[in-house]
Formats: sequence, structure tokens, C-alpha cells
Amino acid sequence: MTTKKSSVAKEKLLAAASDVFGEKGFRDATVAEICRRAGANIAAVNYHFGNKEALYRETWRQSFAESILAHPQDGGIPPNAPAEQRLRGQITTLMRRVADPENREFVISQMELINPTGLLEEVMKSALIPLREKTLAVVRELLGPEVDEQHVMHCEICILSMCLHPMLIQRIRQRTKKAGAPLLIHDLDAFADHIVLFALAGVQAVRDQRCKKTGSPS
Amino acid sequence: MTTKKSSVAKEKLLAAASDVFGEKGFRDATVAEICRRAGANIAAVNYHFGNKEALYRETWRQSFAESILAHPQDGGIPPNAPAEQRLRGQITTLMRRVADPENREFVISQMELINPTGLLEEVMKSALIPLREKTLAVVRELLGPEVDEQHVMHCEICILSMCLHPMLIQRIRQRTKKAGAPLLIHDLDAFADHIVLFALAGVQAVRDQRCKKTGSPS
Amino acid sequence: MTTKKSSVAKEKLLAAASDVFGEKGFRDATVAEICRRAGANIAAVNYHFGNKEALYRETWRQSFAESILAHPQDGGIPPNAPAEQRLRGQITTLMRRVADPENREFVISQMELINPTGLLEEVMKSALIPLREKTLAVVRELLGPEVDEQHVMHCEICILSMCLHPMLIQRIRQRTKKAGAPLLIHDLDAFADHIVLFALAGVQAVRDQRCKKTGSPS
Amino acid sequence: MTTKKSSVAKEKLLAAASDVFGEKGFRDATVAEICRRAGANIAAVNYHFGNKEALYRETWRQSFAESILAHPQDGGIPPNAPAEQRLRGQITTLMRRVADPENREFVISQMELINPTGLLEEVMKSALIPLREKTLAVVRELLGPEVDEQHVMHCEICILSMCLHPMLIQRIRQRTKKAGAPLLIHDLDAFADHIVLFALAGVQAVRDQRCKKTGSPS
DNA sequence: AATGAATGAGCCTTCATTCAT
DNA sequence: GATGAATGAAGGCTCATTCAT
Repeated sequence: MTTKKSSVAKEKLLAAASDVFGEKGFRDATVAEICRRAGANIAAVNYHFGNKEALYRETWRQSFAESILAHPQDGGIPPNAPAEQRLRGQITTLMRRVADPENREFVISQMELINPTGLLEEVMKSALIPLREKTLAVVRELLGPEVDEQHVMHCEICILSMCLHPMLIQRIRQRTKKAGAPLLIHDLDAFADHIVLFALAGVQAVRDQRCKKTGSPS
Repeated sequence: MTTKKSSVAKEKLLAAASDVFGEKGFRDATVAEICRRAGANIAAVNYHFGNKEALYRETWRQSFAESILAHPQDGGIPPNAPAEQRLRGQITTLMRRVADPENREFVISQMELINPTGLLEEVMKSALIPLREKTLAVVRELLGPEVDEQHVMHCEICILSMCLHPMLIQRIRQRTKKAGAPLLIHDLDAFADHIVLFALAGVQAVRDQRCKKTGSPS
Repeated sequence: MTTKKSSVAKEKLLAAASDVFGEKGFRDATVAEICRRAGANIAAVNYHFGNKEALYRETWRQSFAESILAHPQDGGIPPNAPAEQRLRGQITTLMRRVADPENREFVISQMELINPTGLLEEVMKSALIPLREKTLAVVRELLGPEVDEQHVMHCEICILSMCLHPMLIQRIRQRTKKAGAPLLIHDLDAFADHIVLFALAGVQAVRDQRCKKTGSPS
Repeated sequence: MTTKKSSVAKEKLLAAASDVFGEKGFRDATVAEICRRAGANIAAVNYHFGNKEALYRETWRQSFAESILAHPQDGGIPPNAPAEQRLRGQITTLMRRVADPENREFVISQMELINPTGLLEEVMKSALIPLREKTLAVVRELLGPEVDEQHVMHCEICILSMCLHPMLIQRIRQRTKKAGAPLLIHDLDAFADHIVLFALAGVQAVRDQRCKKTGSPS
């Protein structure tokens, strides 16, 4: 098919752009370096993508799509499994996805979070909200009907934070080759287990507290 | 008084620099804009601070110092209070500090984390490590002697993540004036309580699990 | 041909740079003026040469190479000719080379001598030492085995000085268009003959004096 | 007397200006550095001298005046001494003056020669021409009435060149602290003797040649 | 289809000079 | 008389983008 013409050069540019954007962010990355790493001409970015901004969007779109494909959302846990198990599946999947060295989209989205270019606003929202909805649903189930939506959101953001923030720090330490510094996370699965344990205990505590307040048995 | 002369212009520059660096990061911020916001000449930064990098360091240093003064480290909890209470004090203090609208140092350090300039490396390390040591100590105490250092670190990073990451998202939402979007955190104290609850439950769960494994009673 | 592509614009820049560096020296010359004289964009220097320093080095390198090609080192005197004749050849060649209006390298090297940028240090040393060695060899031969190396160096530097310093003054007078001032040197060949006469007489006098002192016949 | 008020600060500025202008030339020297070295305020130059250019002129004027005082023009040789001896006196004096570490005027004038600012044009001409006239007179006497003015000038410029150019190189080598490089001139008096020998022999050769051509006995 | 030479806007920085004190 | 804070013009350099081939 001719629509999928997209030359190999374009792919190389996207790969190089992932690397450079992931390392330096949108503005610190230069078109010249991306082209150089891709073995392409200085004009290649504008030729293939129109301008730097369009390349940035396309880079994120591709990284995100690849990441989704590589890490099926529920970690292989069937939807009828107990909620605890499904939460474990989601946490483990998320962490593996974020820890994947191929993953550029995580770093890019964190950069976009703290230093927004405004270029990915829409695309990020539409991509991330569905993911969070899944976790919200499981947490809501675990908390039971007595607990209000505010607490659901609090629990969810806490769980998400425990998954993302440590991995961010981890990636940065790896990047800066701090051989001397002891790695925070030696065993990813062990740390994932730790988060699951932490999360389930936390959720349970929230549930207990709410029930106590409302006087109804857990 | 014999303290630094530090003209009013210098202070204005630092204030403007806090804002601009906090909004755009080191590289996206321009000296011209900082000077314009400070009502100063384009050469004022170089006159007062030597160059942009030195201004950046000085901005962080001042923001950090002010923040420390405004938010005493232990939140007024005496050191001989029970560990649970001291943890609560630390979490509450950290969150208030981070939520403080005057606080620029939080955003700057998060930017530095994900997109490092290398300019604050030393100063950040020396400033942040002592803070984390305090939390590590409390967590270590809560976990008891049976639990190894790896778990102490895991718990600490999880607690820290629950404090920082949600606040980061919160700040960004406020900044981009998403009036439509429901704020994640309406009541800071309530959310702090939530984290404390979550954290204590998580730590307890880790302790229980370790004790079970080693066969010793909790 | 497979040689450097070296666009015409690059050549124009080098030509303009020769002129401007030769007139004003490294620091007083501005990239803007060089580009303007070359009919090029303000960014052309950085595009073609990287920066001002590299352009300066390249300018000197090219000027020196052209000058060497245009003025064969021994002035066509065969190496087995009498020493007097070889010295005459060297002096004449040097003066013609220095007097050549196309020669920029002479002025640049004199500027570098008195107000060094440190940019040409190595390349000048490696370029000039071999030239001086030739003259030292002839002078050593003329002085005979009785005369020590110190006198050889003294004679050589005196001869060199007589060649260079008057030409320097001459060039400057021409540059500043002192139509009124009588030119120092009307006839280059006559002045070269004068230096040869002066030099040979001086060398002979040194030789005689040394022989007298040591008591050995000349 | 109140006219000689010229504060000590002004003297310090002139001393610092001598050093800095002598090291870096007019443009590379900065007012800030001169003031710093003089222990003066940044505005001191403009306050005491009006602007940088006026300071430059005043610096040269003072250096020249001091140099003239320190090195009486004829080296103590009485005007009725034989011409050879007077030439020796002039050469020796000139070299001692130029070699004087306190002498800044020599380097400044050489810089002005090759990279003119146009600021000292008049003052240099009026200062240097009388000096050269003295030498021209002695050379004219030595060459005898048969020799035309062109040869007088040639001899004079050759003698001057032998005095100045080697000393220039010497000063530069000393400045750049080339401890490794063997100094060209170890013994100033020996080198001055060498130049005198060289010069007298050269002048005699020129005289002989002219007389031979015109057929008249020397 | 693809290149690379060329552009111009904008950035950080330097520095002689000014001005209020 | 003397200071030092402040200025504005100008310099070198970067970089996304364009254009002729």
C-alpha cells in the first residue's frame, strides 16, 4: 500500500527524535542533532514533518502507541479476577512499562508535565485519562460503596505517584551514570510487590476509617 | 547594618527570576524577560550576578533558604513524640511547604530532576539528602529492627512520592488555569491526612510481612 | 575533482577576513564587517567555519600557504651556489614575499607577535622555524667554524630584522595613504641589494673580529 | 602649587594603564581592569581623564616623557666625539631604553605601528622624528658627502631595525614566560656591541661601494 | 524526493560611559 | 571629590527554517 510509504529515513528521524527529546526536552533538543543522529540532512525534519513541533507531536504519538502495544494494559489479569489481583496487574504493568528502556514517552510526558510546551496537551489528556479510569475503577471497587469519590481519587493519585515518581528518579540516576550511587531499585518486581502491598494496605485503611466514621461495618 | 548591601534592584531581579525560571525552566527563561519583569535594564543580570547561570543558582539558593525558614522541618512535633506523630509532622510540613504558592524551589528542583542543567547538582544534593535522612530515620524506627534497609528505602521513596507527585500535578493545573477541571486536592490538610493514613498502613503492612517471613512476632 | 567543495561564498569570506584581520587584527575585526564585505549573511562565518577563531586560523593558514607557493623559498638559487649568493637569494625572496600586496600573513604574524591571541601559536612556530633555520645555516657557513652559535643567532636576527621591520613600516605608510610622506623604499630591489651589502659586510666584520680574538687567521 | 594637584589616584591609574595597555593594546585593555589594578572605582578613568582614549594618550605621553628622562639621548657621548663613537652611543642608549622593563612606550608604539588606533598619530610623529634625525645625521656623516640621501635613509632604517625588532621579540618571549625557549639575547651589551659592529661595517661597505661607482677615493 | 547552503531573529554577554548620590 | 549602580549599544553565536537545485 502506498499510504505506508513513510521512508526508512522518517523512521530513523523518529527514533533519533525520541532519544534526543527524551534526553533534553523539546527546546534543548536541536533539529541539527536529531538529524545528525539519524544520519539525515539538516533539512530532513522540516521536509518530512513540516517543523520541529510537528516532529515532537509525532514522536510522542509513536512512542505512546508502541508502548501501549508492548505492555497490554491489564498485565494479563482477566477482568473477572479479584480486584486485588487486578490492581496488582495494573501496577506491575505500569511499572514494567515505565521501566522499559525503550520507553521514551514516560520521560517526555513527565517533562511536558513540569515544563509544558502546550504541544501535547490534548493528545496527552486523551491518552492518559482512559488509563487512569481503569485504576480508578479498581480502587473504587476495593474501597466499597461507602467511600466517596474524593477518597477514590486520593487513593488513585497516591498509587500512581508511588509507581511513577520513584521510576523517574531511577531513570535519571541511570542516565547520569551514577555508578557510585546505590541504585534505588535493584529488583523491579520486588519493588512492584512492595507498592502493591503498600497500596492495598493503604486502601484498606481508608476503607476502614470511612466505615468507622459512618458507623457501618466494613 | 553590616549585612549585604543587596540593592532593591537585585531583589527585584531575584523575584522576577524565581517567577520566570519557575515557569519556564533555565533554558526557556530569557535574561531579557527577567530584566523586563524586574523593571531593569537588559544588562542588569550580568551586572548583579555575573551571568545567567549564577543568577539561576542564586535564585535556587534564596528560594530554598526562604522555604526552609518558612516551614520548620519537623512541623512543630517534638523529637520525643511517638514515631507515628513525627511522621505525620514531616508529611504535613513537606506538603505545606510544597503547596506554598511562594515556593519556587519545588518546581525548580523538579525541573532540575527531569531536565538537569547540571548547575544545581551539588547544591541540591547537599540540601535534599539531610531532609530525606529525617524521614528515613522515622520510617526505620516504625519498621522495627527486623526489616532490612532496602525496605526502609522503598517505604521512604513511596511516602515521598505520595507527597510530591500529586502536588506537582496540582501546581501545574493551577498554573494553566484549568478552572473547568476539578481540582485534585481541595483540602490540603485532608489530603495530608490521607497520605499519613496510607503511609502508616503501608509501613505496618511491610512490617507485618517481614515479621511473618522471619517467623518473629510483630 | 575530489578536493574540498569550498563554495565560492567560503572563498569570499576568507578573502574578506584576510582584509579585515589584516587591517584591524583579530579582536578589532568584527564578524559582521567580514560578512558584509563578503556580501554574506551575518551567520555565514559560523556556518562555514564554526566561529571567529576558526576563521582566523583558516585565514592565516591559507594566506601562509599561498604566500609560500608564490615565493619559492630560495629565490631560485641552487643549493650548491656560493653562500653569499644563497644569502642574497633568501633575502631577496623574503623581501619580495613580504612586499607582495597580496600578502596578508606578514601583517597578521606581526600583529600576533606584538599582541598575541594565542590562536596561532603552534601553527606559527611550526611555519616560521624552518624558514629561519635556512638562514641560520647560511650565516653559520659564512661565519666559519671559529664563530660560536651565539654570534650566528645575533647575525641572523639582525638580518631578519633589516628585512622585516622596514617593510612593516612601509606597508603601514602605504595603508594610511600618506601621499605626502616620502616613501621609505622606492625601489624594492635596490633596498634588497642594500640589505645584502649591509648583511655581508656585517657578517664579515663579525668573522674578522672573532678570528682576531682567537688569534687564528681568517 | 595647586596646578600639580593630580591626585595619587590619578598616578595609580596611569601606572595601571601603562601595564594593561602595554600588555593588551588599546582595545583589548578594559577600563574595568585598569581601574581594578589601580584599586580605583570603575568610574575613575572617566572621572580623571574623561574617557578611555584620553587616558591612552596621557599614558603614552607620560611613558614617553619618563623614558626620555631616564635615557639621555646621546648616551653621554659628547657631540664632538668621533662619529663612530656617537653612533655607538646612540645605539647603546636606544637599546638600553627599549630593554628597560619600565619602558611601556616602546611596546605601545610598536602596537600603534601595526594596529593603529589613530589616537597617537600626531604625538608619535612629533616625538620620534627628532630622535631619528640624530641618527640620520651621524650616518650621513659616516657615509661622507658622496653618498645620496636615499642611502642614508636605508642605512638608518636598517640600524634602527636591528635595534628594535630583536628587542621586540625578546620582550614578547619574556612576557610569555617561555622558560624553555633559550633567550635570544643573554647579554644586552654584547648584543649592542654586535649591532654597532654590524652597523659600522655595513655603513662602511655602502660608502665603499658608492665611492667605487663614482670613481672617487674614499 | 532530497539536499545543504544560506538566512535572520533572538540569545547571552561585554564594556565604555553616565548619573544620582 | 568620588563612588558604584545602572545603562545601551554592540558583539559573537545558536538554531529553526527556507530555497534553489
